[in-house]
Amino acid sequence: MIMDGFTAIAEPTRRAILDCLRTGERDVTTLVTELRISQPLASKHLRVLREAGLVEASVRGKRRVYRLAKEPLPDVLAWIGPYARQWSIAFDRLEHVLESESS
Amino acid sequence: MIMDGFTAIAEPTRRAILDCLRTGERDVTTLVTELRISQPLASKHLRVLREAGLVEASVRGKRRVYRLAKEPLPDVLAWIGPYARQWSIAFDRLEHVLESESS
DNA sequence: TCATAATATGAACTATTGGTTATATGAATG
DNA sequence: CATTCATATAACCAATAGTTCATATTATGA
Repeated sequence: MIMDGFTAIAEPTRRAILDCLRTGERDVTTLVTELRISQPLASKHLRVLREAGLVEASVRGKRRVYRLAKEPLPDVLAWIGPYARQWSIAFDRLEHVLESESS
Repeated sequence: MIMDGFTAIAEPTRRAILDCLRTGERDVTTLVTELRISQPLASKHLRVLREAGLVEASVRGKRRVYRLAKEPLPDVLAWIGPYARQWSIAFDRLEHVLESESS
């Protein structure tokens, strides 16, 4: 299986899982009820996200608690940078401003 | 077919096409030779990118010249923003700096 | 207008993916 | 221990995606 970040976030349900986890960690059952998906489907998507390094899990009792990885999506962010005109503009402006400040 | 931005950039060859077009417009034949793919495959991927709004084409003689759309990937950029920690940090800093400057 | 160059499209094939149901695993609890 | 709860996995199916080869389309130039 083993998917890259791009393929991992191409699936709407997986994006929904990530968005959900962005507000805090969740166990599988919580995700299942919040996203209204079947439990096996959740487990499958979570496995993909885990293998792609986007989420991490820890075993807490019989629950498995998932959370976002600290630096998720490095490949996607690196690739998409040049296409984020607004963002690169913000970067450039920031650099300029900080430069002229320090002088 | 009609794919969204996420699915469009999930395919490595399509990302390669976009990266290629980032340095300037190209006709199909040029893309074919630069990326070493078959011509029908190029046309198919270009169609996907066109329908997803990532590239535009203009007919120039018997050539079809493709270029990046002006604001490509709005959906992806919007979704990924909150995950781009470094970038949001840059944004925040920029806001602060500009604020304290104007006062 | 005929031949050719550039691109798009269609048909067919294969691989992969997202989804289901059923079952296995493994911890907690009575 | 036996049961139940939480999660993962297996087997399978339908839909879709990527690829190739062959053919259609369209514009150009002789």
